[in-house]
Amino acid sequence: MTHTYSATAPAFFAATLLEWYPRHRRDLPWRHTRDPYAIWLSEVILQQTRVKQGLPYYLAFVSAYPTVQDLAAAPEDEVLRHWQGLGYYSRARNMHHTAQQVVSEYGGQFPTTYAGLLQLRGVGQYTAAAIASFAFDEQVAVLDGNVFRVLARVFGLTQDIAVPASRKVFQQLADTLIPADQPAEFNQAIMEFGAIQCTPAKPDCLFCPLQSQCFAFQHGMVQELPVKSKAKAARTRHFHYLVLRHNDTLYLRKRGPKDIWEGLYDFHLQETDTAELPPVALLAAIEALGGQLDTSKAEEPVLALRHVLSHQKVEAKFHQVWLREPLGAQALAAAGLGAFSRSQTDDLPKPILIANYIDNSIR
DNA sequence: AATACGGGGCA
DNA sequence: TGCCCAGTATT
Repeated sequence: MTHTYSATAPAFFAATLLEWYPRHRRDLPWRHTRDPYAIWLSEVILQQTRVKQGLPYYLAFVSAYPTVQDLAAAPEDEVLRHWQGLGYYSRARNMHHTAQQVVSEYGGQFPTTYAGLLQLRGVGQYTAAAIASFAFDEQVAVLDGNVFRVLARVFGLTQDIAVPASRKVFQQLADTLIPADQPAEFNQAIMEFGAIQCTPAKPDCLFCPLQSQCFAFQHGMVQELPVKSKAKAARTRHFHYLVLRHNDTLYLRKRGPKDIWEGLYDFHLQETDTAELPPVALLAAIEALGGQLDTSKAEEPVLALRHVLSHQKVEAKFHQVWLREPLGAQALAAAGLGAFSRSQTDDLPKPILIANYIDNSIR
């Protein structure tokens, strides 16, 4: 036997959260609607994203695309441009795909059940449970980072939350806790409680209504729970961007699948294993594109920028080069490059690294 | 069962 | 720096 304690009664747990929630809830726009479209939008945006960061994006999307038909009809580049800076761009591409599917195959109506919602691309267990409960009052418990933390602490669950198999234990517990008469309120309450009371670093245990019932607090394990194993270290990649210019023209390409930033635009890229690029490589690349250096222009300094992602560190060097003549259509097609005026690049969806570079170094 | 996939905020 | 965030899809 590891420990002896009387588990917090489900009814007490739910009642406490439901009493706490209306007194502490933040006023957020998606809490004023039962429109599954708006709720879906907010939930996809908020995946792995703090409310503070996601809120302006939610407002922008609702404004640009008031209905699922509007979103479905939008070009992908435009959707990605609205998403720029939010990260995990597959969310935006999946969202766009799902909007088109809802319009073409579901008659513009979202599925109304957890199981039905789960069929949609980009909608996993968390999001399906959120929409099913918030929009349709289905009794299905959400499990997000907040819920994992609250349950681990209050009930003393020591399973590693980074391991997928642990989910089962948390889900079973959550399913016993969620009340049949107020599933939406309960789901909102437990997440909000995790977000502002039972926070990761410095939870407000002193004024916590569950304090007397909380396993972690009673056993001095608040800092130890939840148990979460560490992620693998990020690998480093070396990017050499060739920033080709001619008059007001810039050449960019749309990034493909199986790598970071799919669907976003960046420059002609050479990737190397080490930080250094053989000096001739640059000239060779320009020549391969049929380009000629404009020797009357001063050489631009190489700018180095570092960009950190969750699984990669990108060390990027930007080599800016002026051309004597514009690049030919054939060479552009072969290299997957497109010609854009400086102002046109504003409308292209770009990784933050590239957007920052253009803002600061291209005038 | 692991791993990839962004970017920002905070101590 | 390291950790976390209203996770999901792919391998």
